[in-house]
Amino acid sequence: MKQTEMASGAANPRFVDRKPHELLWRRLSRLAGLSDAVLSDQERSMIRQTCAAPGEVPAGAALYVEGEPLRKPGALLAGWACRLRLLPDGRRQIFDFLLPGDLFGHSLGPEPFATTSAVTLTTVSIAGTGCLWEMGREPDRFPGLVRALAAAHARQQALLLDHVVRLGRQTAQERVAHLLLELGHRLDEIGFPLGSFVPMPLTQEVMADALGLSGVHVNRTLQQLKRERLIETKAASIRLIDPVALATIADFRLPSGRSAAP
Amino acid sequence: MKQTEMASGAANPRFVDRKPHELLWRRLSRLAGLSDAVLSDQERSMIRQTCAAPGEVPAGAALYVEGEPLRKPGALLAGWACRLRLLPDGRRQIFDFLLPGDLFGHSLGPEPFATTSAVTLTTVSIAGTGCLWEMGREPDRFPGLVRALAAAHARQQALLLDHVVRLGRQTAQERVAHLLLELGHRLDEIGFPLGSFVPMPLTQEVMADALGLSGVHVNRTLQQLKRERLIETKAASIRLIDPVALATIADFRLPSGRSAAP
DNA sequence: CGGGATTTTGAGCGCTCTCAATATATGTGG
DNA sequence: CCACATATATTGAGAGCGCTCAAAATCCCG
Repeated sequence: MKQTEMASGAANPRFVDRKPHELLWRRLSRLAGLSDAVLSDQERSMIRQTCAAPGEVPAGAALYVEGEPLRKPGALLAGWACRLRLLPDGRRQIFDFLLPGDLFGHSLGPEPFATTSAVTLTTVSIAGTGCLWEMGREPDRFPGLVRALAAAHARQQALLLDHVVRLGRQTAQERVAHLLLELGHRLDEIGFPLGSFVPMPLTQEVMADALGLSGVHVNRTLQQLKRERLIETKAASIRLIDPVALATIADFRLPSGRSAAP
Repeated sequence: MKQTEMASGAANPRFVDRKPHELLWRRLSRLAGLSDAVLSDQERSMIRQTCAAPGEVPAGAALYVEGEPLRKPGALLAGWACRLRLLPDGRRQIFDFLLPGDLFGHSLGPEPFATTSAVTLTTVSIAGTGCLWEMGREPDRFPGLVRALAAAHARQQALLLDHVVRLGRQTAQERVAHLLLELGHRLDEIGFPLGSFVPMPLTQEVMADALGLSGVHVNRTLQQLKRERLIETKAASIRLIDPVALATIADFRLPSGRSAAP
């Protein structure tokens, strides 16, 4: 599971990798609400402290394991990870990907047992967000942060629903296009413009385990998209040449504004 | 989308359909914690009031629609429903099923927009749970209820993860067996013993839209399971003859004790 | 008893898989 | 900086699982 490590630092993005806490603050701020009611100075200051001493984790390491109690909630400051489950016969299903700015290990309920495992796909820089989790218990003192945490949760839930549709009712080409668009838009949010070359450290095998396909078929599908001049790859990066055409193929809809609705 | 309506009232179950509020109370109580810290008398009394005037909804009706603001949170007291999404070309993906005792329309975050639609599969009896939702805002006054609501959310999340594995990495036979076991265990929790004939108002076409298969192939798969004497069907009901063998086929694991871990 | 929904059955097709074998990066140690 | 070892990507051939399209048989409800 070796991966390119500099993948998330390519192409001089707008603000990634400058100040780690700024990435997290922007993300949470956007999640808390696009209009008003943003994060307070106190909340912002806590976020900055949180990112003060990030930890490095090599590629292929487990952030947490299914069934274990959730020890430390955290946030990805750089690098990619994924949530997955292993079947006894070796099959593997990836639920979703964690990108810089994403939270992990934050349970809403009081029973902190992991329902999935999470594994790093590249070298990763993480911040412990135990303090944010504590603050999440006090909606009155930290309303903006609580909203942001809830929104982060809702966002992940919405992505999972899209994933179910991909797996259940889309063809291989649709699945690949849809996933690339999802990742493209999420990368756009953290400073890698849609339509330009952006980091893509996913192995074809990894994409296959996310999309319910074989690695071989992911390869052929990607080649077809290249032949149609819809995407372009270079090293561990990719460019979505025609996001509109891709969105038409994949019936992709922006996840913006969605919320949890059990 | 005609369905058998009496499906959920078959076979003299342990406590369903006697007193609707008892079903809901038992469910929430179990979710709040198997050991101690159960629901207070006040909370129980609120639940009883909630179920006082249940509403009837015919089969094939929408409980809520994707994209709309969530008006009324509710609880299913009798009958089945499902959450789903429609694709523009007519394809349909079912995310999960709502059984008696399940909640719907409860968003945790402050942005009440439905990310899915929900449709009744049978005639359904529902209780408005707006008051429970309000109480959920006050963890200090109603700790048991808040835990129950969070646990209900976590449970649904865990079921969705299982569903992703089914869709992404299991064969048709495994998917069908796994879904039948999931439903069998959920029905067991609400008074229909595992291993006996239990209501199963799902059309083969509906199962197909949940499992990412065609209706025809669900039919053939069910027939195979019958030939192998693993299941047995009668009217709108089913009996899991050999749950252990089914669990081996499907790699089914009990969802008990799981919690949300984003 | 009639009509629509659901289930069942058959035939043929095609998307995707498996199994290799080969080519190309990528990383490591000397 | 090169040679090797490993991981990843690519390509080909063949097979199989599940799909589509029909038609027939049942079931269910009024």
